[in-house]
Amino acid sequence: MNELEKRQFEEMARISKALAHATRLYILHKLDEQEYCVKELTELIGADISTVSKHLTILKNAGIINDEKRGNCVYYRLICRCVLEMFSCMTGVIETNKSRMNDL
Amino acid sequence: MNELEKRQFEEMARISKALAHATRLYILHKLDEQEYCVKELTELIGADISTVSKHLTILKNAGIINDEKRGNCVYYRLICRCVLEMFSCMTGVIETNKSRMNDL
DNA sequence: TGCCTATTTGGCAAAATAGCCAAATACTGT
DNA sequence: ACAGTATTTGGCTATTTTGCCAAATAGGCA
Repeated sequence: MNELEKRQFEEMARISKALAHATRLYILHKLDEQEYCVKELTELIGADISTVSKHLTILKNAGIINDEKRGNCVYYRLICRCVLEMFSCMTGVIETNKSRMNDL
Repeated sequence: MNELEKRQFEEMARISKALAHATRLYILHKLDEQEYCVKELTELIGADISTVSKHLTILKNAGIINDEKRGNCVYYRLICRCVLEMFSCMTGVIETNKSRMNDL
């Protein structure tokens, strides 16, 4: 792994780390439907609002979502729906596993 | 997030957590070319062999790679190339970020 | 201004992850 | 059986991540 590769894979790891949490995947899933503010997501998730805010900050810093303040609220949105392709990739892995299980 | 959703997103998180490391992404990248044994990957990566072995175990437990013992060595292989679609997804996010940066 | 709601930040403790070393295990060839 | 190579496992410390609470910040409205 040379220096260039190292930088490239670390940059990709920044993205994949941001995705490495069930709550954050769920947030992306919801944001695919429509934008939501922190309060609304908090109710959907059922965790402390500060926890949700921190999850959102992680996704934002990874460049996956962005936010817009309107009045009292901060609304979050997907920047690029390409993240969601990863959902089908993950589902693909899971399904492959299940069918392998059945083969045993 | 109801119970079913919770289980689904936690299962996906199992996969995404396995990908959330530069070294493991690099391993997958190499395994896409050909199979490699632990020793060979260790040399490519430049870490302790026990560290590499543990990374491989994580990927294996996530159902992303499998192994085959031949003689003295254990060879690892991708189970399903669908993981690699995630590379292009991540690259997509990175590129989107870069062009957003340029727009500022 | 003062109060209310929404959000972020700081701080902390618990849990999870990473990476090394040393020891254990497994296979090869003598 | 023994020596040598490859791999995994156990144990340890250091680092990172998580999630809560409390406090700080910001906007809306009376």
